[in-house]
Amino acid sequence: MKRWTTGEVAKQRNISVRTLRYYDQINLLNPSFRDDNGRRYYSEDDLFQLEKIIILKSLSLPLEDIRHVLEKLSYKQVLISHYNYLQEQLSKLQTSISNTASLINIINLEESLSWKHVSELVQNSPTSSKKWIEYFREDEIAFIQKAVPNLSNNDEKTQQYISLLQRIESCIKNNIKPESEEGFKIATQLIELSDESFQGDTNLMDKFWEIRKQPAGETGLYPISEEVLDFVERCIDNVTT
Amino acid sequence: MKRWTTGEVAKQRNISVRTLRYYDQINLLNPSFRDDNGRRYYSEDDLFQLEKIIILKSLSLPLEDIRHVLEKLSYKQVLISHYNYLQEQLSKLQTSISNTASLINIINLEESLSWKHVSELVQNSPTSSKKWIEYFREDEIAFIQKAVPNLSNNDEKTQQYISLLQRIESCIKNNIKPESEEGFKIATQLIELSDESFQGDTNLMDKFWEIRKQPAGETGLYPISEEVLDFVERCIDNVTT
DNA sequence: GCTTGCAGGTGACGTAACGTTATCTAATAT
DNA sequence: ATATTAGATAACGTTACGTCACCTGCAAGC
Repeated sequence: MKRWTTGEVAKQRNISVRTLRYYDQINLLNPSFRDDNGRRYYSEDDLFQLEKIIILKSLSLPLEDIRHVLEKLSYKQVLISHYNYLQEQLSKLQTSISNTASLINIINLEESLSWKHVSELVQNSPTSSKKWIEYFREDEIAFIQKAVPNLSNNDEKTQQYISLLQRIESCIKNNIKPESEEGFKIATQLIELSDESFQGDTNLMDKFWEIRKQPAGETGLYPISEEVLDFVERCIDNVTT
Repeated sequence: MKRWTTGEVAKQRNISVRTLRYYDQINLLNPSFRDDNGRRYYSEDDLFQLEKIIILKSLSLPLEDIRHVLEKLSYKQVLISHYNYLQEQLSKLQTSISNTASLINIINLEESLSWKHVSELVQNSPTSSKKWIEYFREDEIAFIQKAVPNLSNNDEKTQQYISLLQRIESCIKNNIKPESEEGFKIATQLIELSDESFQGDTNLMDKFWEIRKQPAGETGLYPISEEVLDFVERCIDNVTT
């Protein structure tokens, strides 16, 4: 009967020698043989057991629960409650991801963290209750949530909106007019993006932009300054007329 | 200037007193005042700092990184690499969830863990390479992956398929024929389910069932025994003719 | 005056699953 | 004879607190 040392098993199953020794220590997997020098030797059965452990680890199951499953101690219950636990983790993680994306996008827009804006936008905070929702019908809300970028996303469109906002801010800072060359470019790109987002539904688009112009406190949306909104309006007017 | 004790802050911000003491200990948030007895008193500024910490915690950001962000030490880089880290966690978690669902469904089908089936189905294992994919066109694959239940899901349809399989096994065990009352019920439910899954595309449905009949080793799908497949065919024949 | 209770405090240990030293030993290769 | 390799043990470090055990100061009730 063939036997394998720790190093061999580790290489073969792509885990560390330390891990094998640890599993021995907590009696999750004791090698069948030990020689006089204390060296561990794993049998074929041991390897099979290890494979089960590795499969169960791929469920992110804690070692203690793995032991229960292997010993067939109410393993169905263990797995079901583990499944529920994982679902909880998933929703936490999704919140973390969207909050992180929001923060990164805000930083891109502000160059330094404005905690007022952050706490308004991060879900966690009590002030963020997505008030803009009140202005739309249910089907419109579903559409906007899917199609229109939002700071908690990290997709291409969101990044394009952010870059346009940055360019506008830069124009304002450097006193470049909305009627200039750059203003023209910004307007055309903005129109294109907006068209893509709303997929041609100009009614909805107009409605959204109207609401966008209201004070941020009323809508719960990321605050865009008067100046920027003004710039947008003027450069778009300039292109469409 | 109002000051708050640990207990008051803890209640107000819904964290534990221990947490506040810990943040003091690691110098993440030191209260501005300490009285002669060592009691901590938090100022308004301290509370604001705490709010920032709580927001950053909602990103699942480690405390050490929170410190960096608060001290403005390359916070943008920190957040971006954290975002990438979270995305990795997300994909791991999703694997764990689908593997866990597979295991639970297999247990429901087998009453005791058959490690052969498990290791065939859990992604991690090298044998599972989704060979059934080879039999279909790309659009068909996309459709099947969305609409047709798969052991790594936990939706209603999957559960219904599993319960039907269990009923069939029970019929076979108890020598109940496919032409019986129960066989008739099973067949009608199976047809209904199948119709829902394939949304009326009977061509694709037939193709899928043909492939389902092949040995599991060829397809990489969960193995359904000859007996069960035979039962299915006979009871459906009985209903449709 | 004494007890009781409460709200605060300081250690110190426990957690999960190993990674990472540091140090030792036995066997093999040069 | 010596250098390298592969094995072993022991012990600390990691994260963000929870959970004791034990101590203090202060107010209320007896």
